[in-house]
Amino acid sequence: MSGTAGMAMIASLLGEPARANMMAALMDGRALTAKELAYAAHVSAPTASGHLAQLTEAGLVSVERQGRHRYHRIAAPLIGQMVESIMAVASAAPDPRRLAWRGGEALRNARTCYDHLAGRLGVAIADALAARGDVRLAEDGGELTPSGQQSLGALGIVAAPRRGRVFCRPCLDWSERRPHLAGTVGSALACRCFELGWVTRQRDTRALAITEAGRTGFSEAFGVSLP
Amino acid sequence: MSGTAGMAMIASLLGEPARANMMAALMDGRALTAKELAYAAHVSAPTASGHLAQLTEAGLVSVERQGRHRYHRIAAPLIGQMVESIMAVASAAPDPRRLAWRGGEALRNARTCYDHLAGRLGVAIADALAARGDVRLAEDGGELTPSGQQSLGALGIVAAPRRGRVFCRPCLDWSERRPHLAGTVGSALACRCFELGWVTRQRDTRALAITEAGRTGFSEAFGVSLP
DNA sequence: AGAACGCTTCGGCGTCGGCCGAAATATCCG
DNA sequence: CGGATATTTCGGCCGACGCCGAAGCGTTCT
Repeated sequence: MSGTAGMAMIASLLGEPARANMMAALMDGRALTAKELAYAAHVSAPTASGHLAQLTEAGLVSVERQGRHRYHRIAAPLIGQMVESIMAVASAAPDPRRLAWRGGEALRNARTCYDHLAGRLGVAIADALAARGDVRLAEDGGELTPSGQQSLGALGIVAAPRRGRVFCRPCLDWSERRPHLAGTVGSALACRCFELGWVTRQRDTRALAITEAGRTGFSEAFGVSLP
Repeated sequence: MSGTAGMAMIASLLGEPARANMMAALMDGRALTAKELAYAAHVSAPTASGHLAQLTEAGLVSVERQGRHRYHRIAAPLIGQMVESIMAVASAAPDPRRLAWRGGEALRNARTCYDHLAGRLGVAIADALAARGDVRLAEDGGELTPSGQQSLGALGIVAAPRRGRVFCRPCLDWSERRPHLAGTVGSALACRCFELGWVTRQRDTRALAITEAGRTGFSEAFGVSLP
């Protein structure tokens, strides 16, 4: 088997709409049950089970048994980055159909990307942090400045470097086509926003709802105002 | 069409061994004819033509007519990065079959990756440059230091920042599992190595042969010695 | 224990898409 | 203008794979 055969195998797993839906649903970093994934992929439970077996065997998702539930999650950050890179290409592709979306507006506004904030909200926050010198984001890397540590610390965000995870990096937002904040810092920021009740998850979608508190909070903390 | 459908479409294109082979063959940044790609993919010319039409329509490859030849190349760096990220996952996947390779040894030793050097050679050079402080490579970005500019300049390498291209970044090597040098700097370095005759391309593969001059040159310039 | 629930396996159906050879176009060369 | 080469189109074959319902297995709840 040559290297390209491995590539084809991985890509073909993601090349099936049902499996692509599942991976996309897992991109927010949560662990989901087979049934939830079946629903997300619009297929029956048996079909989903078969797909999950394939994804698991290939090492793209890992499962964790808890009683009669089986929780599935993306197996490694590298996998998430791959999915993200494919989405970036897909959204940039000259396919006219991509313009017509079901529920795309909510997703474009605010959503999770693996475990950080994306969409207009994510990009706006990244812009705000960059503008005031709290982070420096290049196309290919980033860093959290001392002033940024202070600013985020004031919000109760402690981003400690972790082994095996990039600390601070840009992630190309597939809807906005501009970077938002990823890595440990992005994850900690998103996590804190959930804690503060600024954003809440919604059923069956990665779209996020910005709460009243969130509107106030994002405006005061970052000068960001979104619907 | 939701975002995931776009992902599935792109991924399914790469999920077919023939097309994956073609994309992999194009990963060295060269432009190849349909016939060459047919050979690389081990399919007949008609089959290759069909695949190329799909890849082109999806915007993954761009074609350039020159007389009776049609040169195909990867349409954008973003595409190359996507392919690279899939390869990285594929090579990390727990698939026992990946261990048995046809001609893998040569590829592992030295090859091109899009338009820069990869494999043991690429990683060793990146290590050497990093060790002497010529470049700084983080997991998520990199920079060329003044001393690096001088070192590379002495070899006749002028890496000028270019719009729309990352200047200096690490690229996860899918065989070594460690970063090699990419971006404008990596490209200029590879280009100069070809000019100096230190490495030569080989037919029908992305593997590179290190010449006698190359052995001397790499050893003197970077302290790197490879077969 | 019995029922409910989550998940997987099995069997069969249907379709999608890759593959090739032959023939049709297009382009270059002499 | 022929002949050679590169590439595409066409037609038909066939295997691979996704999909579902029904049934089987294991866990939890009452």
